[in-house]
Amino acid sequence: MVLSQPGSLGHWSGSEPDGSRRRGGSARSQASRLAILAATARLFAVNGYDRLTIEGIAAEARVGKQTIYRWWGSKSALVAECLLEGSLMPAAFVPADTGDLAVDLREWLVELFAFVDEAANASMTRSLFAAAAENEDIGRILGESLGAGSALIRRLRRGVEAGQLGVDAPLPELAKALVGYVIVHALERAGTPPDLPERLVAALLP
Amino acid sequence: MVLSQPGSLGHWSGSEPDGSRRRGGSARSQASRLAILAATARLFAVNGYDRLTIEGIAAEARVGKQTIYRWWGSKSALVAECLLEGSLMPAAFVPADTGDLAVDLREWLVELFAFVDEAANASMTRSLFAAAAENEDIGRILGESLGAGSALIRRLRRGVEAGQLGVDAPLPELAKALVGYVIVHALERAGTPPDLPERLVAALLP
Amino acid sequence: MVLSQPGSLGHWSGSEPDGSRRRGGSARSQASRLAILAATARLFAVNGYDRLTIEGIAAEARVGKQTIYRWWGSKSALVAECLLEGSLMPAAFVPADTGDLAVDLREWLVELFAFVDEAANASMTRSLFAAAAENEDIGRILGESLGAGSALIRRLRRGVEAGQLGVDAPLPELAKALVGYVIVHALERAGTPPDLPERLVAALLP
Amino acid sequence: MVLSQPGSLGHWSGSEPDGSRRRGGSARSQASRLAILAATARLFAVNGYDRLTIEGIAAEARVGKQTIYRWWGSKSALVAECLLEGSLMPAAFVPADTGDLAVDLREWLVELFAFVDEAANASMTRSLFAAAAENEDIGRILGESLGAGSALIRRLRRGVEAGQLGVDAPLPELAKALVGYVIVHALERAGTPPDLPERLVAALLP
DNA sequence: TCCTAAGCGAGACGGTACGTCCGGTCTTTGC
DNA sequence: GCAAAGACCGGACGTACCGTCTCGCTTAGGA
Repeated sequence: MVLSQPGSLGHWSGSEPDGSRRRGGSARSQASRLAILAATARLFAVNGYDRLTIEGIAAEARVGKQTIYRWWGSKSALVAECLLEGSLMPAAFVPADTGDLAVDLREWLVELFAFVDEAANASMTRSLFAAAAENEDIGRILGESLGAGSALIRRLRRGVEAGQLGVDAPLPELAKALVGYVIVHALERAGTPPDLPERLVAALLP
Repeated sequence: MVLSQPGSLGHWSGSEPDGSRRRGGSARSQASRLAILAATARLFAVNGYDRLTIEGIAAEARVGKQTIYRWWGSKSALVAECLLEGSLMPAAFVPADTGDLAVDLREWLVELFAFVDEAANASMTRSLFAAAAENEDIGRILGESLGAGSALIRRLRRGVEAGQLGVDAPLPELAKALVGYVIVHALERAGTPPDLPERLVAALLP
Repeated sequence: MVLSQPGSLGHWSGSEPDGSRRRGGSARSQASRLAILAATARLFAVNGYDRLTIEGIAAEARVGKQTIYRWWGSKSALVAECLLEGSLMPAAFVPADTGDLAVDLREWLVELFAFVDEAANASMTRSLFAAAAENEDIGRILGESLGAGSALIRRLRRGVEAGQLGVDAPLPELAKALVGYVIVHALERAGTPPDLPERLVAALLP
Repeated sequence: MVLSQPGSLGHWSGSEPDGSRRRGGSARSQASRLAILAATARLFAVNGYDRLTIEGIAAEARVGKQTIYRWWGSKSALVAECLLEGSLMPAAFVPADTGDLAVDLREWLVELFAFVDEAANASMTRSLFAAAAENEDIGRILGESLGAGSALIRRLRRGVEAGQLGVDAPLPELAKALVGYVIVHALERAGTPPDLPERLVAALLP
């Protein structure tokens, strides 16, 4: 499994969209921005989404609250940007391509389960689901990170090309079902039997 | 699809667990209890989980805050009980059994998608996911309501018996994948193409 | 000069105006009320009116901000009540009555000037004028405390009866002019020459 | 009563005190300065002293905040300069000299009371007292404007010369008492009976 | 018939966090 | 080098709820 580079989706340049600078005033402080994102990631990991507070972030980042409100409209926007930066979880779980689809999917699931099962990540992951439920962007980015968006589908498509999957297999549905399984699994807080990835692959890729 | 009776999981009797009565004092007020649950359901539907407040519920139910804290330990416990009572969504989506598994699953999915897609339910459903992420009980009850717990598995098992599914099909995994798909779908806030249930059944029940 | 008892204008009894108690809820906490007033008086004396903050008072009194907002609508209402309680300055400067009006007024002025000239009081007194400019109650109570309201007029009236002042002397105007002089004097931050009370009495009581 | 010319105390020339010009750079912008003073006067009249904000003034004057901070050290310095310019109230109330002191004083008081009683001025005047309590300059200028400083004393002195007042009358004390009366009167927010000026003159000029 | 214990409404209380406003400083750009 | 624009840290504002606590009823056994 290969993680795409954190920050590769970055979208902040310090300039106006057209590349010019505004008439007057200081430019946005990159230092403050990074401190805020780092504080958000740290406090999210420690306390979870609902105990995450703007005041706490501002204090941790040694920043005025207004500086947060100036650039992010809400707690969830802040979390969404952290997610994009890859500070909360690997920016994307991408299945490898060894040529054998079943093996690659199994390995991908093993990593995914390992991630969501690890105690340190588990409650944070669930918190992310809560955040996703409140904020569409977070939902989309989270789905993307877990692979449902495109990386997983691309791998499945290569499986079709290799004849390991029927040509008419509904790839997006398969991908969403896989990711959905992982989410339900994480919400259930049940452990992962070692053969689960195997069985799951068998169930969906007969 | 048949909905199980709301309240069939009810667990309140007005007496102590052993059937006796305490020495003195008033019994728990059934009227208050119902008013609280009704207020919770109404406010949850209107405002969602995170804007649901104990004070708001108490005011809406014309009840003292302490009466809520006396019987429920937290906001999420209250929501869990509402969910059990079926005040938030049908207490369970149960696939029918016409003998044709594919048809029954498709119809079950049609109803499920119809429910989560309807604007009035959509944000409330997502709020339930948020609540589930914070509270294990809600997660379990929600999963059960959506069918993953047992009703769906039972239907699948009868499909195996009828030879419509391989004898070694991993039923729990299939069930969780189906429910997971619905959850991801709801989080994505995307509409449902009419043929989606059909395609999904085809994808998972080849 | 005799000071009337601090608190003699007190107006809080812990009961409803009709002597009954409200239907439900705890009674107002006397301890919190006193702590708040004491904190206000202390911080006012130290920092002056404009640097007096509700948050500071709440912290000093170890009280929630809401407890202050529940009972007082504004910073100035709080200061007005402190003034009434006599925590900010003697609740009233009352001229003595030795039979000699000129002597009594002079002594009264000596004490008044001594009070407003003392460094510790001077800026607090000016702050009170600022507060009086914003809040009618404070203005009225302050005027009363300085004697203009009635105590001074009563003393002047006895002077009329003793033939030390013309029967048609406009007593309220004289009283207000005297108090007004003291206020302008305090605003000017100039010291008081020893013979000023004497000259002032001579100027107004010819 | 004659008003001295607004701006007659003006003290800004756009040049250094010695008449030279600084070495390089732009000169102070007269347009900005006037816009700031005008904005201050307008907002002061509308909102009063304590709701007057530097940011509000800057916005109203379409000026950067720094331009204000560069030239005035505080809100009260700004108000003091407005007062000097006569933008807040007539720069000085000066008693006329018809030869009859009692008449002139009465007329002067009539105008003063009329000014202070008018609703549009009343709260602004009180705000000025608040400002005076915080800032010595404002207190001095305000006292001067109201006449206590010198114009009133000069008129009284001519009364002495005309034999309408005893040669040993303590003029400064009388002047301050008169102005003090007006201030207490304004703080009390009570109306002015028509014969008040008459009675007041009678009380202080027997 | 009292006594007594609990349930209940009401709401005060000490707190925490909210989102906004403003103070005073600093930085950037343009004239 | 002044001025506009405005970002920045800090701190107070007044509000909303939290969860706990006390009140003064009411209610319903057991004595």
